[in-house]
Amino acid sequence: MPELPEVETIVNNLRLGAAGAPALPGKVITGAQVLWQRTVAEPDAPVFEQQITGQAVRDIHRRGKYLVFELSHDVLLVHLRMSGDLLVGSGEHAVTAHTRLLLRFKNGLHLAFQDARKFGRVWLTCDPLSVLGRLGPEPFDEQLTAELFYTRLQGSRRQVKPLLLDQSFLAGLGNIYTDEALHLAKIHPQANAHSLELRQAERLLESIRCVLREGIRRQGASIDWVYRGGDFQNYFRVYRRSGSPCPACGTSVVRIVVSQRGTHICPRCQAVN
DNA sequence: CACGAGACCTGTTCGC
DNA sequence: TGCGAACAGGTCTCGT
Repeated sequence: MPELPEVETIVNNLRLGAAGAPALPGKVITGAQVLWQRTVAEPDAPVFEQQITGQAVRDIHRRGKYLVFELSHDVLLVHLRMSGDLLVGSGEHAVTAHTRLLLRFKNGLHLAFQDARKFGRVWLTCDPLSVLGRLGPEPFDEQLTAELFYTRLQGSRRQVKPLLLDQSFLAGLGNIYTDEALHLAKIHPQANAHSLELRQAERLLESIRCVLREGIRRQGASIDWVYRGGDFQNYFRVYRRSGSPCPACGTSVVRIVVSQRGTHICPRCQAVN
């Protein structure tokens, strides 16, 4: 479920503390409990529980859609996939119906990995690149110039939407922000990547950065039954707005399917090439 | 190489 | 009201 802005928001809250919860950096993990074995991709759950206990959280940051916890000896990587969330709490009732992993700290403080659909995964490793190594550039990386982005688009024969969703092409976009960015750039999701001109590539990169910045500023989107405070869902241009008017031209937004993902476009602004 | 289908999972919403 | 189908913010693997 979460894309770059939602992950960024969660990281910021865990790093700095939010809503009465303390910041995690500096705290020592006093115990761990794996409630759904497959949530832990590596190592085996019993080893994970034993190995993470006693390690302090040094810092937390984001790479693509991964949360990266720098611990005393290892790195904890968390990918929330479709329905995952990380919640800090204290006292009783730490484990609920959807808790898949629980990390305990002193004084009853805990970090719960909640994940209704069980797609989320965590890794405890001393070699984070073994997991993160294939990720493409960060969208806000200054090294990623419009010219370079254009060249990378030229290098693919794929449709532009599935290419943007490919984390090895660009790290962090998901279904929402891809639809929003393509609409803002006025590019059809099924346009061939290599057919885009330099000006379109420039506009697409700008649009990607624009919608991601907007998402971060609004603390992400909260849709379906997952709510974490963000309100970007109230500002979607096209995502899940079929039948509503395009904010740019008033034409009805249409839902199509592109590489098996629901896709929302304005048929007028995003004409097929 | 690129694409489609299926798998992994559970919960909500939609249509009859 | 009830029930099955469709759908959901992601990614991996397999077959063509």
